[in-house]
Amino acid sequence: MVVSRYEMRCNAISPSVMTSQTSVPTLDDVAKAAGVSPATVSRSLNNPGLVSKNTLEKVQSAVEALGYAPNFGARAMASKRTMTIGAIIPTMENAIFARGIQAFQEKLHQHGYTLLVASSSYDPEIEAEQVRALVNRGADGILLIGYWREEGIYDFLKKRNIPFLLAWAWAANNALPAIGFDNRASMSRLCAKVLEMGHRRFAVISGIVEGNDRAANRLKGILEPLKLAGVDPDTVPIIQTPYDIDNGADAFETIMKGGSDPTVVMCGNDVLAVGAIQRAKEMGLRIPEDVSITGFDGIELARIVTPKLTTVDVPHAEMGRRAADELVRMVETGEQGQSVELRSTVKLEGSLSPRAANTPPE
Amino acid sequence: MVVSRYEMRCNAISPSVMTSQTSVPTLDDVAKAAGVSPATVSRSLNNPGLVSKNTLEKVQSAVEALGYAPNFGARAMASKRTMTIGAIIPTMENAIFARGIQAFQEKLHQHGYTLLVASSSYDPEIEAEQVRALVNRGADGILLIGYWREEGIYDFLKKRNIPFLLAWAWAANNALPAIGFDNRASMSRLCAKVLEMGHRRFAVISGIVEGNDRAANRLKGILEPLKLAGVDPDTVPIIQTPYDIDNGADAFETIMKGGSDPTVVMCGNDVLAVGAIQRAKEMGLRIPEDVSITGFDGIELARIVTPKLTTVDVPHAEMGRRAADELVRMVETGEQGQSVELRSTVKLEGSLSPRAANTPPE
DNA sequence: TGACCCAATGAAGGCGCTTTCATTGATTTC
DNA sequence: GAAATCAATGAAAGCGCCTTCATTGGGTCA
Repeated sequence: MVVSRYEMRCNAISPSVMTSQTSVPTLDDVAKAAGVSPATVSRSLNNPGLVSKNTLEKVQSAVEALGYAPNFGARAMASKRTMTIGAIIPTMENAIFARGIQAFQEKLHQHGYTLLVASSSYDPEIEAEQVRALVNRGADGILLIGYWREEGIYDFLKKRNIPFLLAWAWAANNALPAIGFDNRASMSRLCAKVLEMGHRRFAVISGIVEGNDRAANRLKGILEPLKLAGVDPDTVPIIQTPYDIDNGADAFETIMKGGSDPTVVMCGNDVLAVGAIQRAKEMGLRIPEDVSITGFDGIELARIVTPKLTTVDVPHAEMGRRAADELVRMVETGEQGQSVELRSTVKLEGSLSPRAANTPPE
Repeated sequence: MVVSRYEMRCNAISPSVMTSQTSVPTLDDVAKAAGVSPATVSRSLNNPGLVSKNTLEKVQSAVEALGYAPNFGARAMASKRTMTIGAIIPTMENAIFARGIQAFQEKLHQHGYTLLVASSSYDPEIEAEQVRALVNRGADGILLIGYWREEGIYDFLKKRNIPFLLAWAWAANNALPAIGFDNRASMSRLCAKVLEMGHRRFAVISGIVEGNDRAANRLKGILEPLKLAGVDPDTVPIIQTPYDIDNGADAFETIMKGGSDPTVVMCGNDVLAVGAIQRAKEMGLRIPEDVSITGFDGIELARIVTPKLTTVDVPHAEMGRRAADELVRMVETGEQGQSVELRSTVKLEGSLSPRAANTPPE
């Protein structure tokens, strides 16, 4: 942290005159400049061990002098490798994947790989298209979010022999390599806490379950424990809506006006939950006195809202790093991917309180 | 919004057996399958107008049958175009750029371009490296954030004749094409409001100004009006710290314990401001009664915190869309980029109140 | 009907790089 | 001291696609 008074450079940058279109230096140019063959230049760059010290220096200074940088397309075509990993995430708009992907990319960078990110807007067709685009761009490996998608995508990847890894989800007994957490079990642990606190009148604001295993499993993770606790799932109002603050708010209002008078609204993720809290305030409802609210993900928003959101904390950064390590390993060794289950933790905060504080016993 | 009870498919996907490594179909394969020359296939794909209807159909069904997709590297090498735009943003970790980049990419997609995003962690050297990486990958155009960077980057881009556009900043009298807003003027407008409200004891939590024109100009945008209003900038505590909630919190605490007893803390962006609000609460200070806080950016966080953050709203999505349109235009016409200044709006919320409510007059 | 033009297609070169194979001295081995 | 080995380098063949140039077989025009 820098403490300073008012002082700063103001190096306005003047646009230099358009330089004439000198052609981009190629490996052959470097070879000529260094007085060696193109093959030797290539080796100097990719396998310096095979080149004599003397030659290496000549090449290096030629590279410097010309400002040479290898052409990616040509290299990819000739070597069949791109040092590129592709990732397709459902959205970049909210923070759900931001931290994990950032960590993923940093780790990848350490391994010498470049990350290409594409987003699918939760649309399976766009996702399929993006997978193809990334593969055609020569991605050496692909990171995908969750399990459910067109079977064709998996076939395509396997046929092309492109290693892929799933993240943000983990399920026992699923052979696809995944690094993530058990959405169902995690949500169940949270739900158990809520039940422990005496809540019996539930409502749920879920993400869209269709085509989204994480959302589906989180919903299951709520409804199963309820059933076991003797709460009939069919009496629980459930709204499915895309992950977005305003949708969470609208869903909350719909539920609260629906007459079921829940003591707790469990949300499929933090974004929805934060929306719910906002709307609750606007409606003059007190959280958690009038109704408790829970989330899932443990993003920054959760600790910013008032009251702080009870949620399930997920180790996003660790997940990103481990996914990077594993995917690189798969790419470089050609071995099968190993699944890893990461632990999530229920984080109790002010948005959830024992039912006693909510409503008088019936 | 979908309202439903407990019902969901659970299509667990069984991993099919590893398919044997059939080689990837090439354009030549398609040509043979369709009984035409490779040139005709190429034309069918890129210039269908030059091919007879009959031939076109044969080619298309061959493409379908083989599941052919053109190899990106080969295409790039032969055609010198990639339909790819690169963007380098300082960070993906917080929401500052998320919405704008998302809009940028959606618009790009409409134009048929793919976006490659890289992040620099606010490090000029990494940024330079990323620019080179994207250019070597054949990016047809580059989006950069703000004005300040190594002169060499601009030279490189101009020498390579790669169109580039700046965003998230706009400054009069700067010839570099930029689509954004005037950080200094915007902040000055906010500062004027604060002065109007009677505040005279200021403190500032700024982003790191070194190498960051947006941060520098925002700081200027605070200090200049202060000077005009007779407040000596040298008496204003200023802390520079990287954009991060916790840094904002720490800086706030440092300032409040510094003895200058400010009535308002103006922050370089919303992330810092939200951190400040959080810490204020932890310290038992009331916002805005004990001290007012302002931000900049208008990200989601700003409307989630309690009280809501007074900030400068920036049209992120519009900026992203217009940048996409302009950059594509530059790429396709080869014309010079046009700068556009977008309007930001000061958004007054609960985190700022007239000074009367803060402290008794001196 | 002959000279021309045009639409449709094929042949072939080349984009910039990697990699196998061959070559050349120099060094080692028996 | 001759044979075998090895390190260092060069020559050349692609990788998959686009694009220029050439070719063909109708139509068009006078």
